[in-house]
Amino acid sequence: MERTLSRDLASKIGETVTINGWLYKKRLLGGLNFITIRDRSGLTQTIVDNKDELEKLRGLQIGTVLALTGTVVSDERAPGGAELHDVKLEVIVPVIDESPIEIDKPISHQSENLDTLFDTRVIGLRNIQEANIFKIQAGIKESIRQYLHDLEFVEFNSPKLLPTATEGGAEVFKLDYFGKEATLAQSAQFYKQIMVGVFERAYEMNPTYRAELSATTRHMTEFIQLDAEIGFVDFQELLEIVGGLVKSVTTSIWETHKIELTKLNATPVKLSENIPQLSLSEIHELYSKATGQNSVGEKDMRPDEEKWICQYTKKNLGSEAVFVTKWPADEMKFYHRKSDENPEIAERADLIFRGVEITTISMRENRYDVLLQQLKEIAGGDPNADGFKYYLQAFQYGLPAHGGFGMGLERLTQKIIGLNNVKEATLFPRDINRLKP
RNA sequence: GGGCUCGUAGUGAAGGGGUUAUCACGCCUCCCUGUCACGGAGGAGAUCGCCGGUUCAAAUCCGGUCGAGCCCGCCA
Repeated sequence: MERTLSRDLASKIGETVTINGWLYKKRLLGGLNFITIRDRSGLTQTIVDNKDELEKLRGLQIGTVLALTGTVVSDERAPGGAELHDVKLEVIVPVIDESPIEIDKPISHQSENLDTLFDTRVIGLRNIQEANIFKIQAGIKESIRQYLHDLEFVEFNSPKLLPTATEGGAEVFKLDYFGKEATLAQSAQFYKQIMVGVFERAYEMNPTYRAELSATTRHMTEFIQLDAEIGFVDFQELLEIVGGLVKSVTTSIWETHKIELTKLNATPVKLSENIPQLSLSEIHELYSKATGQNSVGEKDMRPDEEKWICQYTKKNLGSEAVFVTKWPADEMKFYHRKSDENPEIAERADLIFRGVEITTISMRENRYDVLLQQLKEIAGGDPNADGFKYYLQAFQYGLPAHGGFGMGLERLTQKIIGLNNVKEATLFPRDINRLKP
């Protein structure tokens, strides 16, 4: 018999249908037995009153794959207003081993229990709340693509196996590549700039690898990064595009995934018409004055400061996100562009959202000779090395003023939902201690 | 990498030198016709992370080790 999905049950009152899915919950009351089955569209409650049918489930555990055939009955006592009666039950894949984790109720996300959460991930993801996190994440990706597509960005995929080259900053993973040394891409930086020469506006969303010994709630060794790059822009236009992206995504995800977000106790995102821009030194002053801590003169923001400034802008400027601008040029990467007006400042901004840095934005140095000089002076790089040579060709043969940004997908998901640890927004997290499952 | 904290049935927790290690969920058996964190009765399941020390006696105290979490540095 043709398969019916859980969500379509209420529209088939009186019909005989078959639901295929996983055994989710047994509530056996004796003469009246509720069997809940899960499929991709949700849950269906069925009533098995025939003893022989019920006996087929003896010894079978949550996760057993079933086909349940019965009559759809309208009943306001049933979740969703409809349920299956007079059920015939067929066991398709029996499961006899007890589940390592209960999945019919929310799984503990206490930080002390995250290890169990991830160890049992294969099964735990079947929990509807867990799956909702990743439905939302998929919706966020879709929304990002929609926004960028509307602005005529073209999606590409760049290689993650690279010749050795350090762009400065993050540590890279090295690996043996048929006797040569290769590295795993720590960003799509060079390729997205190269693609400006091809598409003008280009982006990718792909895994990114960082060999940093960071053990925090916001770091992983592998994560998904949105890498976007835009030609023929100036710094303010770039910030408008990023601001528009965050506003568009946080708005549309609440339109498309309101049920999932509400069940996860997420709160709608509050952003002002234009996302506020505050300079790093302004923030240091505000923070130092308000908290008594002294961060004035520091070249980066403290994690606590990132949390504080978002509370400040939410309260005073009506925005849970803020652009941090005017970063010191002596801390910049070699491909960043210095401000024309003030060479002490790099044309860079970080977007802090709900207390965590989710994006770094910068204008790139597109003048070939200046870039060569910065490569040598800042990164100590050899322009003839394979890792830089081909990147530089893009400039040698003409790149316009351009800039771009990198945005961590898991951090964005984490903050939209309100999870404590970025790993909770990651299917199978990879960090300094975890390489499985 | 530095600092702090924590390892007790499958899961989540309580206990904190003394003879049978406590509770909840899950699992097994039975009862139950409107459950939806169903309810009730009974049962199985833990050499208290591992190694060593102190002690008449260690899950408990001490040392080491392994594992985990949080914070910092760094970043998405």
